[in-house]
Amino acid sequence: MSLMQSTNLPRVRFAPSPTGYFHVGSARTALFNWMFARQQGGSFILRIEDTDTERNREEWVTGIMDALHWLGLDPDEGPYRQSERMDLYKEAVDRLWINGYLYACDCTKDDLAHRIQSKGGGKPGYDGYCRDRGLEPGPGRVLRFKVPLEGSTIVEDLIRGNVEFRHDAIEDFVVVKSTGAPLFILANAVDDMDMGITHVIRGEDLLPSTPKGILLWRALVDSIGTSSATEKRRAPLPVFAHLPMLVNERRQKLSKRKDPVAIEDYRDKGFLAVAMRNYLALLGWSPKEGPEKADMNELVRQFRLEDVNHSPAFFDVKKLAHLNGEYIRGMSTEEFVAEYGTFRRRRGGADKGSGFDEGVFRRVAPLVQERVEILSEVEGMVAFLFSEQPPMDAASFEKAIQNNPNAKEILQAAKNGYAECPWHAIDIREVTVGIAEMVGLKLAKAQAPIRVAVTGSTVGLPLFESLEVLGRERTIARIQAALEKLA
RNA sequence: GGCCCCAUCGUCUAGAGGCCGAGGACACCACCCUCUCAAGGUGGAGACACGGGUUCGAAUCCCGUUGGGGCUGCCA
Repeated sequence: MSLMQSTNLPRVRFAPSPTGYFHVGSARTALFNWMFARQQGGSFILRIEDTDTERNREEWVTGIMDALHWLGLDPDEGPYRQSERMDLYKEAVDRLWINGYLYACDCTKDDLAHRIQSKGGGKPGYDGYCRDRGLEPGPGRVLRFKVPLEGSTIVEDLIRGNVEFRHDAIEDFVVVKSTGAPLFILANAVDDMDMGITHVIRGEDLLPSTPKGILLWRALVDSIGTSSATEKRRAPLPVFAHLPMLVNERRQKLSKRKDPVAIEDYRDKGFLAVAMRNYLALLGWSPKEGPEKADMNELVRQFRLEDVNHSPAFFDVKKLAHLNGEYIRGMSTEEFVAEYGTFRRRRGGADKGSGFDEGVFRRVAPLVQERVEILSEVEGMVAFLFSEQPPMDAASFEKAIQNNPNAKEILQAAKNGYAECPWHAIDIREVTVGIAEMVGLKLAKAQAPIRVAVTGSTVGLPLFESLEVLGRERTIARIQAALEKLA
């Protein structure tokens, strides 16, 4: 066994159950599997756990593939679909049955509830009623695993150490539904063995089911018997590593209903894949050397499963956003323009006749880059460039123009001054500085009415560069419009 | 209820007995820079849950308490 492990490269699998969106927790699990595989030179395998027919939808699988691709975590193998491997599970079940590891059970939920109640409460879980009834398998009957009455199973976890589970606390769990369909716990073990999985890296929520998986694994190995598949006979148990959960501000497992968990939503809000990946790597782990913002090669180099934390981590969008901003600022203008372009197209905003012009955008892009954290903030910042009149913020207009005693004089002077000066930011600035002196205000104060008249808001990109890009005509027209509105 | 996991600043973490009068990052506050807003720079506030041990010495090891979380489906 040690020989097998030392000569074979690690094989890890990411085994999501399709749900229609890609959960950030799943993304983190996929990432840690991927990082481990990359670092060890092993294989990262994608397996779709869709034994439950409710979860068997092709577009959901596509969604998983797309999300993984976006994150740069393309699998080396797969996707394998459990729904296409039913024969394998049937065969395994037959072997387990023949070797006496299973028994049929026709108890209903009500039966069990009544028995437990008449016994005066007690522990939940199946009570083993059918264990020795000798029922044959058939419609309406599930197949349960005979958990040993005594002893215990120890889960050797790379992150948590040894965790012991007493057998008397493990119920005889169902392995095959009454419809004949296998349950995930069974398919999981069969597949891990069949695929030669060496390391099972997954969420901590799966830890309690792990002893069941181990029991099943051993029974499976034993059931192969003397007939064939000698290479599988000694199939070594994979190494387990249970990752800490991702939680919300209330310290609870991230839930679909209450928390923003869909990776696709983050993507559509303008979070970059590199930032998301980097941030996810920091949840439950961190590089010992160097900054937290690091490229994947560096993170992979330093990654150690043994160093993963034990405690749950809060998914902090603020920190994600900050990291995202750092990545945005770190891009070249060309990269940023391209990135924003694909973002707009994905959003379907490219066609709206919004007047968006990439050439114009490119000119202000460096200024924008420094001021946004996520791509969705860009639009509001540059909107004034792509419409006839700026989207006017009422509060800004009131404050900087309506209720500003100097506004009329400043706007008037600007209208005149801008009509004649050379149209470059520095020249426009110079004229504006002159206006400030004239009215006896600091430039900061004096520029406000102009900014609002032209861009529609008191806050925004540097004004003079904005005016240069906007153009003389439109600038003056807007100032004129503001003057008229003021009158 | 039962079983299991976890416990360092508000948050993510560094820390594997003395290097810790606990370091970094996000957020927060102040100042500097500045045409607004940012970015950037400087500084600040801010944590070893509690109680027992072990030890010359504990954030680091052990036990307990408390607190939080997960699982407890013919879902995964």
